Amino acid sequence: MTVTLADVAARARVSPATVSRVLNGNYPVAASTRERVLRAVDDLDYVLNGPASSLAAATSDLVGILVNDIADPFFGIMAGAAQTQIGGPGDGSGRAGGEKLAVICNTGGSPERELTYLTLLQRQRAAAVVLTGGAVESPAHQAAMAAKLAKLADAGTRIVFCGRPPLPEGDALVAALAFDNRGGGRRLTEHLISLGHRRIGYVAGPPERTTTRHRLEGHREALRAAGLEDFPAGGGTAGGAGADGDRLVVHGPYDRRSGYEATLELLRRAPDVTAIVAANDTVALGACAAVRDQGMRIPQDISVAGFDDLPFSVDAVPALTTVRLPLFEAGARAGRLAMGKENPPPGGIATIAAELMIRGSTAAPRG
Amino acid sequence: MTVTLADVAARARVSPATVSRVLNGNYPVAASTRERVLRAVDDLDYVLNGPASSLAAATSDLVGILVNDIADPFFGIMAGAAQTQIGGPGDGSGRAGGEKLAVICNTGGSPERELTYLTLLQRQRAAAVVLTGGAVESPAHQAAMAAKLAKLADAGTRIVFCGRPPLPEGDALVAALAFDNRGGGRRLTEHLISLGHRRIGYVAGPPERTTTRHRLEGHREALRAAGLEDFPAGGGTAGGAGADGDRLVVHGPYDRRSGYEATLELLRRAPDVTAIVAANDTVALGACAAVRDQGMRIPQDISVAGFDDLPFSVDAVPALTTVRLPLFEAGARAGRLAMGKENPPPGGIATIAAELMIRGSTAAPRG
DNA sequence: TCTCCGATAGAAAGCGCTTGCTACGGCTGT
DNA sequence: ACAGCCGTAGCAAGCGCTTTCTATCGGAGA
Repeated sequence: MTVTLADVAARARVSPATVSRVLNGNYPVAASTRERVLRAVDDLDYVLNGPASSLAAATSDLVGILVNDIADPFFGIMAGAAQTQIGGPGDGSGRAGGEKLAVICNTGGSPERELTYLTLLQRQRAAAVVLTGGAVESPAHQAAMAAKLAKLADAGTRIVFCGRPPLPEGDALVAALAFDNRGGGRRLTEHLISLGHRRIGYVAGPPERTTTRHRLEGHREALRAAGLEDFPAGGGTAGGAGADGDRLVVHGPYDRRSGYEATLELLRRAPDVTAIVAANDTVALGACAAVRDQGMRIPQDISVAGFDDLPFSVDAVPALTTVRLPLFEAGARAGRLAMGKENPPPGGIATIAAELMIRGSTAAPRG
Repeated sequence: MTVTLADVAARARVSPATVSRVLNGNYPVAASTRERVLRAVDDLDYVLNGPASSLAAATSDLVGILVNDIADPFFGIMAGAAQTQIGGPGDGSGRAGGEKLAVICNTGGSPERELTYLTLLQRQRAAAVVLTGGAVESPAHQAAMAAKLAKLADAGTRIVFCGRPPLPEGDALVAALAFDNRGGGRRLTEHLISLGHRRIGYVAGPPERTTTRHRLEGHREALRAAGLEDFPAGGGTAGGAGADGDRLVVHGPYDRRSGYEATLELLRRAPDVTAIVAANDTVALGACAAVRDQGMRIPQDISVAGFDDLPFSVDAVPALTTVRLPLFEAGARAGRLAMGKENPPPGGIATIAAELMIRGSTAAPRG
């Protein structure tokens, strides 16, 4: 019923081995033979059996891309960019070669699903895996991830981190592209401080994520440098769990609603804040809505800033001051690394710069 | 080196067949044996070899989700929703059963890539394929798609359309969930007309896409019903190619930039337009920017409307009047259909209603 | 007590492809 | 004219799993 290699071989009057070699193109085959085989493939409308091929060759052409939330353009942009360097044709060669299947796996931010997808990918003998976005910092999960990744790595799967810090014990088994979240966060808050803001609210992401912690650390660095720390207790770098002494920081998920509610909470706790920094642009949009619903104007009454510089941020009114992350470029580079088209950065890890984008949503506080 | 079924069997002192049966759980195995096997699996950290399994069983646990542009939340939301119904655990069962690998494939809107991905999926013997978003209307491509899908279908792959009209020759081999783009477009324009607008510009998507055509047709229906058609030549339903007689319609890609530029063009062509309808919300954002850059206010000087009701639309200033499509619900339903968890709608096709969302970006034209 | 049957477990035959090794011509070198 | 090679093609042995068919064991029914 279904056409197999043997059928093609028969029609082309060659052995199956020859057909296989024509299709994989890594063995000398006479031009005339090749042509005959190719015609047979066409005539029969033959499609290679992937599982059989992967089984025999002990590798597959699957590349997995793990994302926290595919409905969020932050991940969509990176994943799409990575896929341009991996998937199907369009990357030059028509037939053989780069025909990998890039697959995007949506973990929903759940550590368990992350692990499950990794197992599924391991099961498929994936050629590479790209992990995007921040990681969860629970030691148990980190250990499980390290173990899983080590296993994948020595099964020959290439591992690339994109916008994610390398694992603590991260041996040289991965290439990592990390965003400078800390630096970006610092510069953003410095900007606000230089504008004259002294009471700055912060709507943070979920406390257990590296991204949240790094951005928040940058914010605090800037505050500290300006002598503006307002949180009493020790805390410091450690958990980043927003010790309750820190009244100007509210944690929540990376979504609009959290931005809205956290901002209301912030305004209640400290009606004198003159600026609000959001964990990312989506959260910032929610913050803007809350500020407006309270009858205040942006930026005259209160400044608002975001992070990421997603496409819609420039269209907010007023346009959002934010920190630009080169998501597309990073994703594409991660894709290339996954394909082995590009050499890993020295030391296996590269930090990607974040650029401050000053726009209309921030201004000096009312005198 | 890598652990195989046989290793597990040896350790559990049973035959490979038994291990396989325990893992697949569709054959009676004594509880004590099962437990012994499971322990061995654990001890050895065994991971099934997917390709081998798929080869032997002639099916795989891959489900493909094709999208036009994963960086666009329109697709991200649907794909993510579908994946919740398909991927990994979290859907109840811990171990066996629904452990499918949902993979998202980004076609970039290119017909060739769409076909290539389908071939790749066919090669992997995918269990199901979900196609989202509008299709390209070229007859050649339609035919190629129909042929490919037919082949997939009789290889046992389940096919689901989501937000995509069924193929012309679409036999009962697919379940289709189609958005009521025409109806939504019609109601949106009716709303504008009822507000008093008479000169309405339209920034359409790429002419060759079904989505573009349907939305535009809805728009024209409304105009016609109100006696406002302004395009001279016949045209009508056919190509939808924006016959050049139609000066109030400009086509372009579904992105912000196109919205910006097309709006400028529209304003140049017809400075007296009082409203602009965009192909979708992203385009609408660009349109808003253009309107503002021309020194006009929304909605006082000109009304703007979008389509889709993406999450950021409510946060635009003023909030965008648009047509809400239940993307998440549709995606989830498509996922369920792909998994065979839900019965296909009668006739294989269901039309999903679009709801008009009237917000601040539209108002009566200045008297 | 003997036969028959249900419940389990094992043996073994592939699934369709890749690839190391062998085989076969025709050339080149001497 | 003969040995030795290079360039090609074929053989056959798996890759790790699923599944059909068969074997075995312990009762239940007669």
